[in-house]
This record gives sequence, C-alpha cells and structure tokens, in this order.
Amino acid sequence: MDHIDRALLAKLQEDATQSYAGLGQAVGLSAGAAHERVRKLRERGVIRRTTVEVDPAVVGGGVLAFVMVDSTSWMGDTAEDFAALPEIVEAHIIAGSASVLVKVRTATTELLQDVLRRIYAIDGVSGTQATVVLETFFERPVSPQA
Amino acid sequence: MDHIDRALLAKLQEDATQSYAGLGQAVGLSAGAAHERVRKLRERGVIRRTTVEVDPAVVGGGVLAFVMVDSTSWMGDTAEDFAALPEIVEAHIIAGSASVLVKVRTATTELLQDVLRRIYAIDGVSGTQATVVLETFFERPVSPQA
DNA sequence: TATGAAAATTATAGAAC
DNA sequence: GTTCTATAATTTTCATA
Repeated sequence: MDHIDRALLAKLQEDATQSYAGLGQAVGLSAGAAHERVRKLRERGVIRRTTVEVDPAVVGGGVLAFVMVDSTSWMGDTAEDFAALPEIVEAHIIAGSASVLVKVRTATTELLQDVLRRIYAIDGVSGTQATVVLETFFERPVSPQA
Repeated sequence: MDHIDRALLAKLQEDATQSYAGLGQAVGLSAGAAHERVRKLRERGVIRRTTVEVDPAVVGGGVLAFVMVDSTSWMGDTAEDFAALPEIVEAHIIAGSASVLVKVRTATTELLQDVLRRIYAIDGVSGTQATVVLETFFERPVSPQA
C-alpha cells in the first residue's frame, strides 16, 4: 500500500469502468503493472468489490432516516435481525445511550413507520428514535488519498 | 424500470465486473438486450457510476463515528464547508433538534477529535455530539428488488 | 515488481428478423 | 426483443528484464 496504490484506489472509486491502460497512465505505470496492482488489491481484500451506485429515489428509497435503537439487552448478536429488513442499509453497534444505529431508506414516510414497527419487534429493542433527513449534502467513499 | 431492470441493478450491485452475456443470462435476456438496458440505465442516471468498495480500515478510516451538529443559524448553504473535510463521508440536513448529521471516518480517535474541532469552526455551528461506532453489522446498497 | 506483446474474451454497433 | 455479424477495445496471461 504505497502512494501509487492509493492513487489507483481513488481513480477506481471515481470510475471503475476505465481501462487499465488509462489507469496506468494516470499513475505513471504500464497497463500490465496497473492490472497486476489492482489484481493484488482485490486479492488482499482492499478492494472488496466492484459495484454500481444506484439512485436511491428511483428504486424506492426516496426517504432517508437514521434510527437510534434503544435496548434492554445485549444487541451484539442481532445482526441478522436487522439485516432481514431490506430497507435497512446500515446497522452499527454504538457507544452511548442507544445501542444500535441504523440507516433506513424507504419510498414513503408511511413505509418508514412500518420499518420502525418491525425494528421494535426485534428481541431486546425497547424503543426507537428516528431522525428524518431533509436534504443530503453528499455521500462519498472514504478517501484513500489522505 | 420494470422488474428486469431491477434485477439487472441488483446483479450489478453484487458484481459490476461480470460480462453482459452473464448478466443477460441471469435475467433471461440476450447479451445485446442486457447491454442496451444497462446503457439506458446509465443514460437516465439510475446508475450514477461504477465504483469500487474499499476497505475503510486499510486507507485510514478504521474509526467510524456519527456526529450530530447543533447550530444557531440556517445550515442550508454549508455543504461545501463540510465537504472540505475529507474525513466526512456523509453530510445530511436533518429534521430535529440538531440540524446536520455527518458520518466521519478517521484512523484514530485523536484524529476524530481533530475533525470535531474543525466542524466546530464552521460558521453557525454551536456544538457537536459524536457517537462512536463499536462494530458495524453491515453496510449495503439500497435494494432495487423491494 | 515492471514492461511489452500475444492470446482470449468482451464491448459495441449494426443489420435482419 | 433476438440473433448474427463484424470490428474495436480490453482483459488476461506470459516471457523477459
């Protein structure tokens, strides 16, 4: 993981469809060398996968909310319970008064309410505190350049 | 945007490196038809970009935190101020007592503290309330299948 | 690790149905 | 939308330094 690898990661985050020839040129390497470095980054798990960014509003995720989930018991083994709700796009165990923080995307606020109801049904959950997003400034990948 | 388009989006989210032949086979289309549909999805902006998922811990983002930002004034035009901090990977205007919610990735908690200090320096910010993530259950893209 | 080139695969565009 | 065709471009492998 030198500065060239970080530059490759940054370029691929911008656009993963570009050719290895173009990638190599951008970082001062031949196409073959760029290919080999990217192959190793994938092999090592630094690059987890190549994916597409989909406009959430188009696929029924126009409403975004963050939900603090309060609980009365240890939530460390409830990952599958949260993962079972497809509207939940992130779930984290947090330090603080609440114990789980989830990010939810639904088409409407009515569906958000339904997700809250289903979160409430998870074992150990004693309450939810939802914060609705009015406007997203930006969402971007972690910067490898820093 | 029919069910085939949604299936294509789901498949591409899983792995955007697969061939159009394989994609088409997965959704019951010829390679040419799959290619044309994906081209239109990109053209319409449903697919915003093709990118790689990078392991945050490897590129200096091992510490994840959500920060509620309190303010004394209208924060609607502060997007650039938050975007100027590379450790901030998301920033949202929210409904509720705080006015901005940001997601931050840093290498250490010391660097998180430094980011909080720089957030505090943004015009109108009157306070921050950071919640550190102890464990991430999952982070996944919005499901086009729902 | 990098390079340069060969070989295999895929993308891309178009014609006919 | 499918199938077929054809070319360009790219991926992937490999010999070599």
